[in-house]
Amino acid sequence: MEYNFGEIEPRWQKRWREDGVYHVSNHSDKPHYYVLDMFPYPSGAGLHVGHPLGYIASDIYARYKRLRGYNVLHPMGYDAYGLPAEQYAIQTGQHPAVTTEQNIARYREQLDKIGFSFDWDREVRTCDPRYYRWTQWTFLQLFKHYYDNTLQKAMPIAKLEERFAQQGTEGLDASCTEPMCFTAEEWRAMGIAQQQKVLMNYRLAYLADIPVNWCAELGTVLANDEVVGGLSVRGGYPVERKLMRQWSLRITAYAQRLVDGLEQVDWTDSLKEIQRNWIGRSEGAAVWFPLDVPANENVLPGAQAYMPQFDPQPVPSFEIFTTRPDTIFGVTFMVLCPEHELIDSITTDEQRQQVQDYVAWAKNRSERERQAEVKKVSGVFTGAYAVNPLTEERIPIWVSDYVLAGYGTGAIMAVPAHDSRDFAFARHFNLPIRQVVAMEKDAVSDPATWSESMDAKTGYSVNSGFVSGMKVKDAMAAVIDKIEEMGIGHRTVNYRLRDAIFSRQRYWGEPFPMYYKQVDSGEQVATPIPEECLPLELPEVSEFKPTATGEPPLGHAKAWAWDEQKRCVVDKSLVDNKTVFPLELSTMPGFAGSSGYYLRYMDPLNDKAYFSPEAVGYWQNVDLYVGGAEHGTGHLIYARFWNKFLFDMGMAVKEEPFQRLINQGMIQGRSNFVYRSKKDNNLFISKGLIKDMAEVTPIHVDINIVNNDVLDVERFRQWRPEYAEARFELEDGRYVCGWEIEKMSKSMYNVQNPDDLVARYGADTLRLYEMFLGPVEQAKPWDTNGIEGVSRFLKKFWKLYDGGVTDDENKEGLKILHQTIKKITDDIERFSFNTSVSTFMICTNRLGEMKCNSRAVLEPLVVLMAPFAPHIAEELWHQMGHTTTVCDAEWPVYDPKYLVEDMVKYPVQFNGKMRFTIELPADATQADALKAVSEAAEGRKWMGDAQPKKVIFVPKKIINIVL
RNA sequence: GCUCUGGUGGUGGAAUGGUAGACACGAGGGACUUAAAAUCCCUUGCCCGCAAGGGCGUGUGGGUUCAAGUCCCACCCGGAGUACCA
Repeated sequence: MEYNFGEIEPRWQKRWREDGVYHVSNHSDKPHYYVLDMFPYPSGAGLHVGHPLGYIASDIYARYKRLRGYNVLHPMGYDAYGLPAEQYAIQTGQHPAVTTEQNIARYREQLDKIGFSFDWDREVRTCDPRYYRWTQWTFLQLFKHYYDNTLQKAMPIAKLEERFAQQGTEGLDASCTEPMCFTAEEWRAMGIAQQQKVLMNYRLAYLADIPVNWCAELGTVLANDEVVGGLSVRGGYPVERKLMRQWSLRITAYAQRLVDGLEQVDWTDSLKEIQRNWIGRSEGAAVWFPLDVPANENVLPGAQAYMPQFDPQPVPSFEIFTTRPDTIFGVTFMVLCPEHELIDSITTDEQRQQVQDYVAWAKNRSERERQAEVKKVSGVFTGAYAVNPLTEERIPIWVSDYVLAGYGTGAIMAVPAHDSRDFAFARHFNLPIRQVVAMEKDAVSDPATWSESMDAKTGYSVNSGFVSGMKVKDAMAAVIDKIEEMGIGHRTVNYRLRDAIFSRQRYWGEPFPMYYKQVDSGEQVATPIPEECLPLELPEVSEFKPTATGEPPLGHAKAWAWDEQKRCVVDKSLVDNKTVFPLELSTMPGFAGSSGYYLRYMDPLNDKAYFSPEAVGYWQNVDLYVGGAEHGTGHLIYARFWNKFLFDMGMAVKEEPFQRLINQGMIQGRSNFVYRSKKDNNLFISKGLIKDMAEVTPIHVDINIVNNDVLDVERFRQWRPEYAEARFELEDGRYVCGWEIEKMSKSMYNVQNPDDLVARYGADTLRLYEMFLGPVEQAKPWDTNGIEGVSRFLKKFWKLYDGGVTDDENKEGLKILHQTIKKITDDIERFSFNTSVSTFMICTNRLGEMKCNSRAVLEPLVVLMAPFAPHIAEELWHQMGHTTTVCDAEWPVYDPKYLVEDMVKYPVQFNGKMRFTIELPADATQADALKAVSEAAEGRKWMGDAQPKKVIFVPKKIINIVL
């Protein structure tokens, strides 16, 4: 019988679905294992061959774990909220829910054809109210909690209120936006609105004014990459930097735990490194520099905020952050960021105009421009001076935008000799440069002769008072100790990580379950709707664009106000600010829904809770997560934060959500080209015949009409009617195309759709081929040139079973089988699926050669194949007389008795060769080695008549024998 | 700039420090066939040689080792992340 995948595959897919073969229960005596894929955004283009790569790998692993006796959770769903559907809606008026539904249906159809073992009963969609109810719920919990740095834990905001009422901010160490200081009496004296404002400063989800790129013409906030030269990329409208009220998540509160948690997870070093860099922890010191102002002038706006709390002496000063406290003797100037609030009060009258001009200029510069002109040095002197607390020198204070407002305190001590940016600034403005670190204690030179600064944290301190001669590391510690002793600073840690802006002026996202309640003072207070009223469903709107007044699209919704008494959404016209209030108009960003979806899969139908304690108690966390590394600084940070918060709440049972993580590499496109002669527009020259590339124009050609780089000329004529009459200069009767690796995209005609390949070769071939392409983690171009080989292999594999199986003994076959079991098992654990496929090919060829049809060999082999090629395995399993599914078979166990035993220490290489090592005494000779080999050979029946082909003898008691 | 990755035939890629190039594609030759497709067999890193055989080979240069694609040092090239983060 022929191997007819077209008949076998749909038949088994149907059976599996009808019998619920992949349904997973939360109750089992078996050990649990959770294999998760990053769920896709269902785009209009459908799946291309890059998407299933990771899904196939994880499916193999999930099936393997199941065969090894685990209860495996392997779910799938859709990240269904997102921009493309909304943009499509703006253009066509088609509701995003409709497009999303269609795209999901298409994705599902494509996924089903590949034969995955997903439990579709657990599907989640982020746009489903039954799901986003819990996204909103989590947001409310974030709103209702603050982060206690002493306990290193999120705590209910009610505890904070209690504390304020009893002792004010006394002894409080909590994450906040602005440091605050007040007494219990002051707290009690505040009005409701004022108290809420204070609490907002501590909440983990908070509303704050944040600078954004605002484009009035487009009526929306733009990301930095959507703005060039102060104009919007689309339309070229002016963009301004504007402070806007935005919801943010205080993810920075978790910065240290996000760093620490990386120690506990089994991720690649490179991904951990990406996260560490993103969080950007740096240790250093905060130091207060006093201002050099007349003694009586101690009231300076801006300066007060920087007074050391523990220093009663009323000297106006400001705080800087440095990672190099050891270089404090080399400070020759100070720099404030243009946004610094001290600038106004310290600038001298002579400098005032210049400073104001500079600040205004810097303010109007877009983030983009600023980043593009990093090399250009700019700045201005304020006329004011600070005092170096250790040397008591007067130091000029400058303003420059190379100091960023968002990092540290927005002020630095500049040490031009040992910081390249300070160095460039000093050179540009002719400021002094003083060496305070040298590679050797006496290696001091004139910095005027330097071409660059010495930034390395190695060597010795020089010209540095009491730390001179110390190693840099010791000097750092000594300076910090001194500063702490003097009460003018302390050790501290800074992070590069910023809080996550959580508002989007978009329609197609989760609505915030918040309304704006007017209090007696007339101020609006952000107020959560009651938890039991969730979900707050996304309202219908007349238009998906922003409103004429610049409100987000939800401004078009009629029914979008909250009635406190009826506890429901009512028409906007009923807003009276007494019992009916306006609802929030922004929606949540894409990462909101994807931050906790893995937990919902554990208990997807629960309508009482996000997930039950029993479900999470059973599954714990994700054992294996497969997805792209491009999410390293986005989703994977947010999800870890989300999980840690739920852990603090006592809901998640593991602090880290994803124990092991595999990054599948991107599949790039492989474009094909034809070459048109520049002299003759109707002449195409085969690649090998081109003498000079300058004579031809390469033109993209659809990869679907090219086979192994050979062009199907007839189909080309049909595809491009304008070339119907074109002539082709052929080599060996064929037109050979050129190729190049590019992004997979429609415009380059290099998109490969998996359905076409499934129709042509079958799902099992596609699965094996995607694995055979190369290591899962590696980025690689898609290329169908080798798929024939895999297809041929499956036909041969089928043929092994074609005559039926017998109960014959086959010692040689068992040997091959057990080699295969060992290799495949090792490969799967290492996620090395490309070598697994090779192993199957070798095994099949060898069993085919010996015409092995022994059941004892062929039956376990089918089980080995089941994770990789489930359809053909299932079919053969049943043909061998089984009535249960191969998914519930038992993974065969490697038995070394069929290979090498006792004194012989393997590895055995499975290439039709064997190599093993025999240990000999240290003083053994070549003759001893040969003797040992023949003894070993004699004692081994499994060696048969084989004689060693080559014996490599080396001193030190080891010989290698090659058979 | 910094961090992380990788560099092996015509191609994709194999090699717990132990025969480098498994397996597959492509290419060349052959069998079967009226013919083609399909299938099967042989050859295929480079150089010298009719051959047996010999020499050279994992980006470059050093080193450790009986033995290095693999470990160490320096450099060159590609890919990714990040970027006035003090």
